[in-house]
Amino acid sequence: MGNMTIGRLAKEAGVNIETIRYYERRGLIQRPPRRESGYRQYTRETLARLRFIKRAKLLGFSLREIQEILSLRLAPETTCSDVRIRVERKIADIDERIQALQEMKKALTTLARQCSGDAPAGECPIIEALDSTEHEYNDSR
Amino acid sequence: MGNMTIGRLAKEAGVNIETIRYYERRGLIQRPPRRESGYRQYTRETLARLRFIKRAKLLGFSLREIQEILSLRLAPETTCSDVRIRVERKIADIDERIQALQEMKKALTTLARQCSGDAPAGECPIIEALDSTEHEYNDSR
DNA sequence: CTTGACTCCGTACCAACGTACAGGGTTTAT
DNA sequence: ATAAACCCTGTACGTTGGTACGGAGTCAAG
Repeated sequence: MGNMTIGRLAKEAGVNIETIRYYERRGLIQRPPRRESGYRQYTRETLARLRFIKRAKLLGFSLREIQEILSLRLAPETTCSDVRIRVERKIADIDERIQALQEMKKALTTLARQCSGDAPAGECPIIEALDSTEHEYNDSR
Repeated sequence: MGNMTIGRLAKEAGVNIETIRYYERRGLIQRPPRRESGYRQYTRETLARLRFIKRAKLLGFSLREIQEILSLRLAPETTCSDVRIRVERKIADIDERIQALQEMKKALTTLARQCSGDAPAGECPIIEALDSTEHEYNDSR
């Protein structure tokens, strides 16, 4: 169980084989030792790392950010707060995106309310609103 | 003012020249008539369309979706509700994204709270939370 | 020993939305 | 008339996160 081929590892981690090789190329996982034949030999350490990556991705981190976080723990100088800073930055990031989406939603909702649904598309108030030169709805940014 | 070169149009619309040609390739704007020299000749109609596209993009529509909406008004059969359906679909879409982001945020906030900031990164509870879930995958094969 | 499943490498391709050349020709201002 | 500024086409590049393919070698089971 300590020794896995790439196919086994992929299955365990629930990712594609190609993804593993891609992560290797990107430096997210180390190059594993090889057999005589050239086959990659993995241990569960790599499995743990793949799961780490998967979770971090679910939390909204990009591969680059994950790479940064992973390298943080190799540097003995870094403290937990170095990590926390990144997490907080990401939270702020997410907040901004939520904000932008909420503004979009508001504008769209306003548009949708103006539309009875009966008019031919040529006179659709939605289309007319998008057409008009004035910025009557919130499109800051 | 009815006649514009591509450069002028780009300036008026606040987009890149290349973007206009790209939209032409994608079919978002029609191929304009040309001068003898081959130069594209635009009218304000195209300017209005570029502004339409810009606004729709700000509201979260993809170019493909914008293309769909634009072609809707050419079909005389379509009514306003065909347009509204798209707007409502987009609202639902945005809602989902907001939802996902809020879940991310919640998880990250929980993580950040667990972190004093003093520990070395090697013992960071954030990293540990992402990392060690060895218990989750007891070998079942 | 043969067959099928697995792995190797390198490269190309996907979506989405453009941007940036290169190597020409044209228009405009001085 | 000449130079600056503009436009043309076609193609390649950039991002992010992978996926797919081709042609070859390797491993395990029957």
